[in-house]
Amino acid sequence: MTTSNPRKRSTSASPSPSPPKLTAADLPPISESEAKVMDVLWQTQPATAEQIFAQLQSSKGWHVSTVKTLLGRLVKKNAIATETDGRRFLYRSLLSRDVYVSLESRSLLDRLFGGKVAPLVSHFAEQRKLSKRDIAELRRLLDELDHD
Amino acid sequence: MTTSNPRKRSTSASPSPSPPKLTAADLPPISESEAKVMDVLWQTQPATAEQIFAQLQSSKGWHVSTVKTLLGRLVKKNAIATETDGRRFLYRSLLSRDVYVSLESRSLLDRLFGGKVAPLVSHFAEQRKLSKRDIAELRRLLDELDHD
DNA sequence: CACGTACGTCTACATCTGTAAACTGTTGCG
DNA sequence: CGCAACAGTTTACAGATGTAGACGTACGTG
Repeated sequence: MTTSNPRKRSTSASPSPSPPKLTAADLPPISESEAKVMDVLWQTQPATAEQIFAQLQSSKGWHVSTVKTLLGRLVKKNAIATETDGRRFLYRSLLSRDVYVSLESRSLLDRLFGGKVAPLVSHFAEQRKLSKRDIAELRRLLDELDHD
Repeated sequence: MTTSNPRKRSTSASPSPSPPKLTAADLPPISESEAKVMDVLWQTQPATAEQIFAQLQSSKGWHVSTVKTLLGRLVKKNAIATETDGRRFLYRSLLSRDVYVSLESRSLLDRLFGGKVAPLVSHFAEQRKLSKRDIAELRRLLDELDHD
């Protein structure tokens, strides 16, 4: 590694007093499959592996083991936490969907649109992926923003 | 594979007569590093490995071999093609940046915003990632769209 | 109290990614 | 004409990912 390197791990201890629900900005990347698990969790906050499995079983056809592995990896990545509920675990997300979405969106924006939102929207416009309702919605949004 | 499975490979021979510049919609996924190579290519269409390397060397600090490997993989993935230029190769992209951007954007949109653009923009708005210029730009865009 | 059962963990394994060294064939130069 | 330089191809290898079976352990039950 000579010059620059993305996805670096900042091992330095941040002296800031933020111990609670880590809003982590650079935690290990969540893979796509893992994200699917997070999706379930985000919908049904504390959930048992069984419940999560049920969801993914029907939507993705995954085996129980698969789900458990993913849960394990997510725990290791600090994206979710477990609280004991008798004999089983209750999984709860530490990484909020909002933060995740932000990270992913920001990443795409930076990688493909020079970090600017307008070009992104422009792109969708060119692709004719914007319906009239989309346009109306967007205009409403912009108006709202002006009121701030 | 029981139920659904994204990213499937359509090995079936398509009887359609589209041999030129494949606008391929489901070619093997391009990795992030590979995308960096594509970036260079998209800027400087036909380029030698040496030229590409030069770019990536300064921006990413990669070794020549690394770049060559990436080029090789991209060729294998049919994302780029080579045309012989004397002793060396000239690499040219088959996958256009536009198509790539579309695929990536669409993917994000579907994965995180239910396929709707408005929520995406809304998200950026909430994150206060929209500058006044962004907003103005967007409004201009919307106006343009109305004129169609 | 022995056991099956339920649930989490460990192990497995093929493929993909990031990175790069080793190898090979070709060609220009001395 | 032989060899160094060059450019593409192979091989390498660790870590991530997708997927899942094997294993270990605690617990309720007969």
